[in-house]
Amino acid sequence: MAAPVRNGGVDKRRLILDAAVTVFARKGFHHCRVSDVADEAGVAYGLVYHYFSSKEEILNELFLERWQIMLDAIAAIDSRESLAVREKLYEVAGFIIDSYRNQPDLMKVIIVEVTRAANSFGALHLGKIREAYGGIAEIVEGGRRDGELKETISADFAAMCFYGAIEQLLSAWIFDLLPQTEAEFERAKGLVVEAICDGLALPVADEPGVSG
Amino acid sequence: MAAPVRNGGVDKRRLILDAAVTVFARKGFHHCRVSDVADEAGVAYGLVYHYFSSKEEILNELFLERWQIMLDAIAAIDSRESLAVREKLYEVAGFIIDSYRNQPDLMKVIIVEVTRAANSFGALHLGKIREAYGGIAEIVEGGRRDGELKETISADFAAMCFYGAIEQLLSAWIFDLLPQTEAEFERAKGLVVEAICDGLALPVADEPGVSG
DNA sequence: ACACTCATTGACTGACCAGTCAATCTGGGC
DNA sequence: GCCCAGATTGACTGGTCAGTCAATGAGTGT
Repeated sequence: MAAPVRNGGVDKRRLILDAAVTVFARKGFHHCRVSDVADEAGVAYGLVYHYFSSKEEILNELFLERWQIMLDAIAAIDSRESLAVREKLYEVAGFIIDSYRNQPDLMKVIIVEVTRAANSFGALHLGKIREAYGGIAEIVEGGRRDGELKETISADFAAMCFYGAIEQLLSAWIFDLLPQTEAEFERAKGLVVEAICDGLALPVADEPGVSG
Repeated sequence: MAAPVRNGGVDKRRLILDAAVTVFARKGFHHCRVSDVADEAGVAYGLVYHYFSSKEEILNELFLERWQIMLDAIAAIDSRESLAVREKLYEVAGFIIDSYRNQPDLMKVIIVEVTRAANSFGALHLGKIREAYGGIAEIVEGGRRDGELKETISADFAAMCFYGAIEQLLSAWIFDLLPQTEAEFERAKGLVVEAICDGLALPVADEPGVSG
């Protein structure tokens, strides 16, 4: 169970996982060879198969490891009863955006190779992805119970819109369609929540605010 | 230019494209062989290379063909000046959703293999995808000019949320996370517009509606 | 110092498959 | 009937690469 660190304190398995992130992010999962990963890790080809049964298992591992952290985070956020729905959603958006900020390569791999390619792989991933939907839907559901959100849009549908907006945001960063600065990251957290909670329409005002 | 229909009125090129849609949708672009496409089309292996220079060119063709139709549709919708923003957005959502309803395999291939995998391929696709963003942003921009939408969220960001919600919706159908019935398709058109325009939050009421 | 276990190595194999090409067919023009 | 252009065929090739494996190294217990 514990990492088999016989070497000078170096966990080769971890080394391989990290190298895989770099290589998968750079060349794409399908367009890189296992030898690329081994080279990047500074490790012999065969060692990759000592720790993993296949190339795909490396990707699975990366995904499951990180995704579980996110699922736990979402659950933890939902359980903080002092938070209003908007605040919970802000925390979720913030967590995901910060994940990208701190580990852009890893998130790129997860989004591009797993989340956005869920057909290629087994139901394993789809189930996990569905769990994320579900976690967000729970938060929305709570907001409806507390009378903070309206009932015309189902929690599932709302969760889908929210998650979709965030995934699109990350994709736009990944594909360099949007600028990636610290300020943009922070601003995006608030914007995505505002867009989803309040919408794009102008609030109806009593006085038609036309001046000068 | 014109289809070279020497055969008994059968355009083999079209036949191959249609077969590719079926096969790509069923097994995924990366997991199918060119021979699968040829077999599905009832055509010899080599003929595929008579009409297309590579497997990837088939995918390009499918994408560009369909995507251009959508770009044109978005532009056409935007130019209908009698429509309010919400109506324009409804039309756009409707167009995309109907595309999926009428040609689910083709849309699945485009979304899963191209749109959601834009890294693997050239800037060609990214440019086209960006154009779609831009078209929607134009519509939003118009809405802001007419005082129908607020200014706190940029048109680009708004377009991203809108497009993201729709793509997530299609993905959910594609991966069977949501039921696919005629009624659901119709309902989704309105819901996605409501979610994006009005948001999830309850409209603020003067009386704090606490009863019971 | 010996034996045992597990880590590590990298050359090799077997399968797969995109793309080629020379041969054959087909139908129209003359 | 003959010729040509383009359509059609499918066996073959060349390269790629995931995964195997037999050999070697390195740490640990006795």
